[in-house]
Amino acid sequence: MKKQTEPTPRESYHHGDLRAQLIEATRQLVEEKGPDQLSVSEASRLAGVSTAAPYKHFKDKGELLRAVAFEGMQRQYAAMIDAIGPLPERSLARISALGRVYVNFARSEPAVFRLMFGLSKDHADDDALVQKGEDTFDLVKGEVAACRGSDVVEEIDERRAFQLWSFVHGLSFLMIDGKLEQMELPLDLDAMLDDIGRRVMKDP
Amino acid sequence: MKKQTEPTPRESYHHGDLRAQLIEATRQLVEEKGPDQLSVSEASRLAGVSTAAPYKHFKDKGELLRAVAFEGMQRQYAAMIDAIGPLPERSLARISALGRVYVNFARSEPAVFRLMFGLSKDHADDDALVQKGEDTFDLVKGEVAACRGSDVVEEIDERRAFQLWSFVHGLSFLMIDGKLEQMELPLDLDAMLDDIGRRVMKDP
DNA sequence: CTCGTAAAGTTAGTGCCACTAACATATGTT
DNA sequence: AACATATGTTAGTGGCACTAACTTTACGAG
Repeated sequence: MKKQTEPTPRESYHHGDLRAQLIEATRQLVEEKGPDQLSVSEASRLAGVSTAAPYKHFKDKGELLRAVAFEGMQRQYAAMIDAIGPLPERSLARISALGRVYVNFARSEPAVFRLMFGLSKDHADDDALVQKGEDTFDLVKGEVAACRGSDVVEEIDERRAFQLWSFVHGLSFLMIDGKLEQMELPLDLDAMLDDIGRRVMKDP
Repeated sequence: MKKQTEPTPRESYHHGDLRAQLIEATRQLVEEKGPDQLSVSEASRLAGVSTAAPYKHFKDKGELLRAVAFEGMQRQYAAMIDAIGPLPERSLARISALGRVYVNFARSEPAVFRLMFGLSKDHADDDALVQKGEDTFDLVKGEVAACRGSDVVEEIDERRAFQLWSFVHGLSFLMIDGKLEQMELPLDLDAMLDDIGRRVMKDP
């Protein structure tokens, strides 16, 4: 349980936790109306402060959005750790579990997921963001190598991990863009993730 | 050779081909500065008309952007047709060629590619856009079925086509987001596309 | 040919937004 | 207790999306 960020209008001049609350307000709004429809002003109103207040915490709108993205990546990473915890080590099940978390995150928070990838090109300049991304990919690479029975990540593991990543990444986007419904494909997600995991991890 | 859309300031009051020229101007600007940085005003200036002129041709900014997306999808579809033309029918080579076109399009016009997928949720309401998307997917499904030696598309073909699509879609996004460079993965794109094609199309 | 209508431009204006500057209040260090 | 600093405020500025009302041109019917 983390400290509740309360949407309550404050009674004191100072806010106490505006930064976190702005991120939360922005997260909600972005999820409601899409990243391009979000206005900093509206986030301010939701947090109960003046429209200029955010700029004491964030250089500009982009930095605020990147903070939301970062927080999303943290949650995604944590969810991955949680998911593989109870599963047997060095098993394919761990691989598909990681994929499932990835896709489910995208589906439950599509707008934040979009934010996490490439909306502003400044993403690449944000060290924290890049680092969290690498952490996640390292996790996958490690599991892929483990699945092969190795403790060190070789080039083949990197290639496989990247293929898996590409796949779930694309799958996530197609799903949140509604392409699945459009194409009228009935899809068993779990089966598909297992199938792909097997195919990519197979030796020849 | 199509008629050159000339950026020339016109001498007549009427423009003649403003709609097409606005799309082209927007395409350029979007590619230069990113979809979120684009302003209709700037596109107007580039096309040499007043800032209100676009609204005679497009209901709003979103419709203009969707027109750019549509035009991108047309070019992508055409490139696919061109690519498989000379290749032997019913061959895996055609499958990887389709993937190569997909990824190369994303790399050569990343912003338009982004526009083609999910920036505004109104995409799903745009019939022309949806239709073009289905055409492209039908093309892939047809090739997948042909590769299996069948003239009719079965469920397995749909599943395989969707897996391939997910893969190249994700790969495209990861590449244009610079994740490849970040991860310092040296990558032979052609080899990877062939590899994936083989793995997904394999029987068991 | 010409006359009327509609298509396709224009200018002028509205309201929202991102961001800044100058000022106000709390916090916490010495 | 006093000052520096962090964190708020109000009051702008300029840009943008979009609209309304007007103007010019193209075009079809008689």
